[in-house]
Amino acid sequence: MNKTILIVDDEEDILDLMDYTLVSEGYDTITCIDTSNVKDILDEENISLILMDRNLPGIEGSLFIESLRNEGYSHPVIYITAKDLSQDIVEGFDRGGDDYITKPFNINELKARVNAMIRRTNKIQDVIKYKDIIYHHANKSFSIDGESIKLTNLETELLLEFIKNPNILLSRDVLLERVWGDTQNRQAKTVNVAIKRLKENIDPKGLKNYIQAIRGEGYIFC
Amino acid sequence: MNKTILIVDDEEDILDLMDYTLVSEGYDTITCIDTSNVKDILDEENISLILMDRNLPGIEGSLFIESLRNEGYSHPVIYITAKDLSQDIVEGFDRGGDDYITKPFNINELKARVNAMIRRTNKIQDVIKYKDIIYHHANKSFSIDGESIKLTNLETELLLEFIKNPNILLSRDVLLERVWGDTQNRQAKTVNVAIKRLKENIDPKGLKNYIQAIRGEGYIFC
DNA sequence: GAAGTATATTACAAAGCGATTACATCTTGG
DNA sequence: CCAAGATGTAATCGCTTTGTAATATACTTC
Repeated sequence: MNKTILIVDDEEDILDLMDYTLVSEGYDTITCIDTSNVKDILDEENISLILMDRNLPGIEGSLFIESLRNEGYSHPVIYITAKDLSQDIVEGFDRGGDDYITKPFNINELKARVNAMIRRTNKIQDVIKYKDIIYHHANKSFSIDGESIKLTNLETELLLEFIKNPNILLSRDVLLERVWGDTQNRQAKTVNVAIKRLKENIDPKGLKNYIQAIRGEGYIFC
Repeated sequence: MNKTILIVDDEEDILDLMDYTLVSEGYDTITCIDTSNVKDILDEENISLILMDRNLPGIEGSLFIESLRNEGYSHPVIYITAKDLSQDIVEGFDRGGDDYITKPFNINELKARVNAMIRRTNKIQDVIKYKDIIYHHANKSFSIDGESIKLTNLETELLLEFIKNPNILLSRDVLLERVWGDTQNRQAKTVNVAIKRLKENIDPKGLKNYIQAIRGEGYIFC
């Protein structure tokens, strides 16, 4: 499914230009000429990024972002604005923006910054790395120290959960929920056995100690 | 624990300026004048952000980032570079950067962009801090003076209760209630032993005197 | 400074928990 | 449809944790 970008600007030609540019980059867009409907849209649509002008009729753009942040909306925001003084820029970031593009902007830079923000915030990663363990999304396989290792489906899911959350304690319940998708029909002890089997495969000699048990709490990957 | 930023630039005055600026913002920094040690540092240190010059001796900065990305390193990257053509900027993003600041840069904009990137990419880790003792919510563990310490479950709960109530007298009954959840089937003396064991773990040499007994009343943490 | 009380320390036993093993059941690929 | 592999469950082992009791030390009051 395409990522949807919400564009807020009251200058119609610029709005059209951004709209056209991003659609041709493969995004879906929703455009607004003021902030009146923005919260409704954020509530109802799955918005991946907001492009926000600052000189808007009614509330100033960065102040609107600040109010969004205060209400708990955490969508990434890029300002697109003519306010180009360094103090304006600092102000924009302080109020909760994530990037800042000054008008007039170069169309290719806009594309690049939008793509970079989407890439980072949606974490479409074809490779995930932690220490000497690398996960290749293409073939759902892990390699350690360059050596490809063979894991079962369950073990792959389990290690993926760990590698995505290094140094974070994961309880048996959380693991059952996220890996097994089921806390009802499975016993917590099932996790013990699965982890033991995973350990055997990623570290047969028991040298590395990737996964540690925290007594009474769960497991931690580091 | 402070976030650590890795800065790579071969111009020493700019390196120093960035270093000074970010340290005074509360970050830890590691500086490099070329890319030769960068991968080792990324493997060994917990780096939250990379600031990367592009005109470096040896490999060009954005090409180096591209090689990092291909190997699975996903650290956020901000370029700080004199290459200010729009095609340069697009190229930098294409090769895996997340933001782009052109030299000469405004120091406040640097701070703002660094803060914004850290804010967005690093889930703020919950910690509770008192003097040199830090509790990390993510892995339910304590560290003292930067050293991580190993506690049992009961000891963790107990120290947590103290660290949440510094300088407040906690009676044995209160502790039994809050830590053990049980005032009926436990003797008050149980607390004595538990505290003795906790003290041994957080202050083996008995130098710090974190927890003091108040005769006939209970214990106080300060 | 002695008696009495409170806390610290030590020792030990019971309970709890994770690791391991064995086995049964379910899946998957040929 | 069978065989091999994957996965869940139950039983057992061994270590860690924790409560209790016994003993030693510290504090308080007279």
